[in-house]
Amino acid sequence: MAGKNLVGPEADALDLGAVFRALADEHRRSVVTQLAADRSDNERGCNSFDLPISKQTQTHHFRVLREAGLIDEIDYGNRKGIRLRRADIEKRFPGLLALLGAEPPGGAAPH
Amino acid sequence: MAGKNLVGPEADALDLGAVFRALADEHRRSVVTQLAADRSDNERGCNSFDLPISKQTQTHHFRVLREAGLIDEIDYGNRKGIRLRRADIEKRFPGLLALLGAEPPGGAAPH
DNA sequence: CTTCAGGTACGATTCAAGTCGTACCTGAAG
DNA sequence: CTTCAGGTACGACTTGAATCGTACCTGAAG
Repeated sequence: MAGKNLVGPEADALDLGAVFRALADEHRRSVVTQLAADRSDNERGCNSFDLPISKQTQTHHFRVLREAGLIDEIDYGNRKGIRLRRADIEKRFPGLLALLGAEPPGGAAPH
Repeated sequence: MAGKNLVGPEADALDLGAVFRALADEHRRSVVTQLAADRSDNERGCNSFDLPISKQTQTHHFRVLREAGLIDEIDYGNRKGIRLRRADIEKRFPGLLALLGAEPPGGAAPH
């Protein structure tokens, strides 16, 4: 069966503040960067991101990303799919996703 | 006399996380948006932004923007100048400043 | 010198966010 | 049915960020 698509904001309602807030966290930015790097935009399982945090925290981060309008979460009951809302993001904030690749791997300077 | 330029990070050391964190705050985003809207990039006094917050909090926000590498602060002792680091930002994160104008005045949807 | 406005330093407060522990739900496989 | 892994709900803890109050510094104008 298809799975229910948990709802986020409409494309026109994307808020730049919420988007920046979502992308300010390193773990969430890592997720979006990985999603943006795959131009085929395949749905991915949420275990495919190798996040060094607990399940509950991952649930939290994916929810923030969805509520910011950056991803769709597809609920299969005991499993969840993640898909980047590339078209909506590019329509509202063209060039934003390209910025995520501009960061050197491992961050800029050691803090 | 010239005034001392309070130091921020080098252009190559701009950190995307710090930039997103800086722009996540509505007051700081307002400052950068106003600066980005003026293509002449004139130095501005820090009272010219009409921020509805106290002096101390303004000092805090300008410091965050400077440490993120988004602005220069020029110290005249009892007065301070603000200048957008447009060239550095565009070099490192091309298109970022253009995104700030993409938000409808007053925010997207009433929360 | 004194006065005064612009700005900073430091501390306190308040609130949001990231994290995890415990318990529970969901669907698939035995 | 039971078992089990993936995921969520709720609460608690902790840290960081935004804000302001008080006090102090800086330079210009009397």
